Amino acid sequence: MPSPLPPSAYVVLGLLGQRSSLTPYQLDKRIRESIGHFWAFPRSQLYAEAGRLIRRGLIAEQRETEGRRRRTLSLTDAGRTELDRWLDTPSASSTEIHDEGLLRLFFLRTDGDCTDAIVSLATEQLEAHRRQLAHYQDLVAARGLPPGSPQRATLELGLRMEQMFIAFWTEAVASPDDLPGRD
Amino acid sequence: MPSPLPPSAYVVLGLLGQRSSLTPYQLDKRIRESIGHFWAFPRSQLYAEAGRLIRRGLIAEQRETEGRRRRTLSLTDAGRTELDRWLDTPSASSTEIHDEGLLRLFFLRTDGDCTDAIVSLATEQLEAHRRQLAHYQDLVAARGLPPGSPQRATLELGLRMEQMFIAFWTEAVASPDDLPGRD
DNA sequence: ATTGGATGGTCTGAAGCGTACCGTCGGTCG
DNA sequence: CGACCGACGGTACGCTTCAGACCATCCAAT
Repeated sequence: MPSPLPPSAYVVLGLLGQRSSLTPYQLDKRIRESIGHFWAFPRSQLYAEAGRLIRRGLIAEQRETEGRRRRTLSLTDAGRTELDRWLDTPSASSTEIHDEGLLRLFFLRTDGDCTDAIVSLATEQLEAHRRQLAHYQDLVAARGLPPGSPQRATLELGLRMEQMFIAFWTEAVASPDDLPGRD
Repeated sequence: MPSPLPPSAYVVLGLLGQRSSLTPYQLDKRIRESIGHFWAFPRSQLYAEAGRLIRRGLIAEQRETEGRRRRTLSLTDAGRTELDRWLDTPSASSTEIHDEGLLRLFFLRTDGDCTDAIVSLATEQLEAHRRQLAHYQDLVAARGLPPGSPQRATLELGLRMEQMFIAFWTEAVASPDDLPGRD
């Protein structure tokens, strides 16, 4: 392991670990339908990451020469080793939560009456998070994700996250002069 | 508003909106002690962002010519306008949650017994989140953040976030064969 | 036969981010 | 007093991240 790999590298390795061989396009699709909900990995990045991993010898590429010139990726032994190593190495970095609504709340002027502003922010955020919650619920219902699978659990965390945001903003709407956090 | 500004731009504008004039260094300090807990804005980025905002005419810089050559930043009228506009524009982007532990969970092989792996991941994550929770609690206690202020509310969301993660990983430790999400 | 959508890939420019590095200032301790 | 140390204040560089536009292929339905 030359230098610690960025998260997107492990996304590629991880997905290849699940099904032996995939094209970057398929990686993209799978990601958009799963972890992509909380952590965006743009398509172009996957192609770039694949290139880097090939150079490091962690994945192998088999490429069509004609037609669509598909790149089919698969783990090498070194890649499998690195993936396994990562999977049971305690993570160094802490959780990042990027939420623009939260940022706006933080910067709302506290002096005088920003009450209206807080109520309208909270109302808007509430609606957005309710929509997202409904979307996750649809996903759970639509796909036959086996209960207890990591994939299902990940989605479950998304559900909880949304429920938490909803609770937070609900309290903010209810008592804008006394925002969540009395104690 | 030429093109939509990135979040870091609003962080700079927002902080300057709170106290009329600050150096990038002071921005950095304030951020590290508040929103920096969930959303890292590295120091170098603040200097870069300040440069961009000056070029756009949203902030003004007054610079010492000798000694430490401090850059003192303040909002221009255009900057104040842009900040106010942003503060009551519904946010377009959705919440991003970057958590390496979650990523690892997602990629744990579901076949056979990954039970041990899940338990050790969950245990490790539990400890990390408990530590972070304790840290937030210290902050609330230490600082005299007025209850009901947006700053306090933001920290409160951090507390809830950690509590939610703790609940999630606790369940994972308790029943690794049946991860959170039975229903 | 055309057209349009799903598939598959590339490129570019800007922003994000870590980290190492360099200078200045104010104290304090020998 | 003066050397030093830690807080201040800023810069530079290199990589990663990311959005978006762009291009080409295949297939199926009209």
